[in-house]
Amino acid sequence: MNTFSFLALFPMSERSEKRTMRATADQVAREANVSRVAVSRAFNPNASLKQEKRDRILQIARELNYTPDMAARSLVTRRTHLVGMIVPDVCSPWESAEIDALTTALQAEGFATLLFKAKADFSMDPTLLTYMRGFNPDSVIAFTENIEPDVLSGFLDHAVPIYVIYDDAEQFAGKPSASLYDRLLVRQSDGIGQAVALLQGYGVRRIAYLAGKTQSLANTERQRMITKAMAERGMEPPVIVAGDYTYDTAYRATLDLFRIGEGADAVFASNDVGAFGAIDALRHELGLSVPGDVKVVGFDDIPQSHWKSYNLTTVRIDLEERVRALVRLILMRLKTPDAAPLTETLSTRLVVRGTVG
Amino acid sequence: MNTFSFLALFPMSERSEKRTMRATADQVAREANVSRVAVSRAFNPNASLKQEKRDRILQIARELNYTPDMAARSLVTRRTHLVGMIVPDVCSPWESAEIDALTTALQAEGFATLLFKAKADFSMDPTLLTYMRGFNPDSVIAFTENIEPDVLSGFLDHAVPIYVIYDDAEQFAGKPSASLYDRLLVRQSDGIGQAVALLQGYGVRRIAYLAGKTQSLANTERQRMITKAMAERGMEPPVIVAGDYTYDTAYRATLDLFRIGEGADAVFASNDVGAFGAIDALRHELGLSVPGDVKVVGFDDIPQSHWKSYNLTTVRIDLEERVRALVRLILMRLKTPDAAPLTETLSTRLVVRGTVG
DNA sequence: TTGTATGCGTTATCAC
DNA sequence: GTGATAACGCATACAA
Repeated sequence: MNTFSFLALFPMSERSEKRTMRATADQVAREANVSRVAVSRAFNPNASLKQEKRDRILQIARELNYTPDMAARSLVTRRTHLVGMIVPDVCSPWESAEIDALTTALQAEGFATLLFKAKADFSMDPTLLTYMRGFNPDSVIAFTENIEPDVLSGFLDHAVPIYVIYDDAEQFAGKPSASLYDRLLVRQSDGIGQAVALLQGYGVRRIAYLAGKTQSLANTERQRMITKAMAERGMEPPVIVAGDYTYDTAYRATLDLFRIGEGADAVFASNDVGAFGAIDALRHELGLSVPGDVKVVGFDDIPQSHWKSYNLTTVRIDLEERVRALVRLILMRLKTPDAAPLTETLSTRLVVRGTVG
Repeated sequence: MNTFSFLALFPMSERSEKRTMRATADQVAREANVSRVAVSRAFNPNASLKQEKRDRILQIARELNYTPDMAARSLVTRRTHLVGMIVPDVCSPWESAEIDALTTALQAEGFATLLFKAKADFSMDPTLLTYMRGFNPDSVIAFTENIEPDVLSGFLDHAVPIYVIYDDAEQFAGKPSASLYDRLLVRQSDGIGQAVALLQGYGVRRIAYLAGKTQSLANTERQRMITKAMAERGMEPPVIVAGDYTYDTAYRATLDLFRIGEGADAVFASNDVGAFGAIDALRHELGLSVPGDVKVVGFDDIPQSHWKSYNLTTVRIDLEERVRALVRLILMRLKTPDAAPLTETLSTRLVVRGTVG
């Protein structure tokens, strides 16, 4: 798409006369014949200030192109209005969509997103954390799963984790002070149960689970829930195929499964992108029909899943709902740090399209 | 994919004893028996400080979990080490890849990405700019095309734009003070010329250009270059089909082109995602073969383009190269604001896959 | 090489 | 409701 047209810089060079362009509160105060404090109050809705005076100050501020300096403000308020996001792979469809939604929601609440790129292998670079710490984000969202909250908490002062847990809250009771923290419970089993039922309804007996990254908690729980759902329906445990959430790995793994391994009646992928890889391997290299010969189910329901070439039947996680819940938790904890731990719950459901039938 | 596992917050509540956890330069100084300034110097490689002393300070800083406060630092240095990015749609494959690469490259240079979401209709919200201004980013990258650099420059003090221009540098000579600014010249015509030649070689006579957003400069230039390349080869001008870079619009537009309009021998899409929409419409709804009945060419070469369902022949813009050039320009201008304007050039080339043949 | 004094732009505290 | 003053945490100029 190649959309962006230009970049703008702030050289702050000597030639540019700082003080004429960038107005300060003092200048606004002088111009409006009020104290510097009055200007500060004018920009703080809660502060008491005569309405007429506030209006005049705001008007003059606009004329002088004045904006309060967040850095200076944060120095004294101890609030940066920055939310750090640590992401290993911004390009991934699900993650980029989540970044998008989170940024939109947080921006509406007055927070800006501070984006950091983590190593591709999901290892948490201590340097990165130190670097980020310098910016003092009010909150941090980590898109990685192989780091224990306690590790991050140790690096970031006063960090209070929000656990994202899956399906079975009790399972996580053993975690250190688990119940002390806020939690987002994702009921993956809801959609997974529907998917397994649908597959069985179409005569599927052997399901292969195309796994995601092994460190991923979401992945191991998906696998567990699929196995459970199948057992409840009297089916044999799924064949587990190693994967890492990427298209290319899914493609090759599917090839191996059907050429070297014993194949399957259906492939349940740990995410949609993996499902795409499986579908393409089945159709374009193995010469099999989807859903005729093999059924495929994905997980996430990213926008690409409705593209006609795939038209994927998948377990949907409602992104908007998920982000709303997360932002609710963040803001709650930010505003009332001492409130009792809260648990938000998120359901999933099967979206039936064309890869099962 | 649903990867992230938890969030960490900084409540900064009263109960948390700020001063014990968050070490300050003074505390490190006291602990190391040096002055506060020495600590500052220890963290600034250029400052002169006895090596042994620096090591000791750094060691103690590590023990105390001390990191310099960027906000306080920026207050005096006038440098925030923040690069603002204004993006209308983070989920778009090309843009998310570009954000990823830019963030990685800038992070290596000590800059953090400050992400802002613009309105979907690409209109530049003045509130957003004011909001962003408060954070004083050292540089701003805008992923929108319908805003004149001068507008943004007016909002942000001392903003010096970097124009991204296309194919024909002279064409932009008329812009206000165009030659005063740094520029990235993208030679779209290179890859476009190759694509048109290939299409003609396979007997294509009528090409439809599936346009992108009309405000997009890249789009209008692509259209112009395709028309030019076709004229040079004695071909009739392309049929112009309206689009907006999205899959759904491309899908419907292709349907209209072949059902209501007169069809075409080939569809040249303004981006890869649009090409996917065209391919799916042709194959799955119009019952046509690609490349048998209709050839399709895209633009960008996003990762999805090699997915077997599409296997798209496309004009590649080297993302890494593009980002390197941009970062080079940014850093150059940041370090030496008064240097002479620079122009970086970027070529494009055709990647031949399976949708032409 | 090192330390002292000053200032960056803002808000919180306390008077009035 | 309003204004003076003191922080916030750091880097810079200058003096030693």
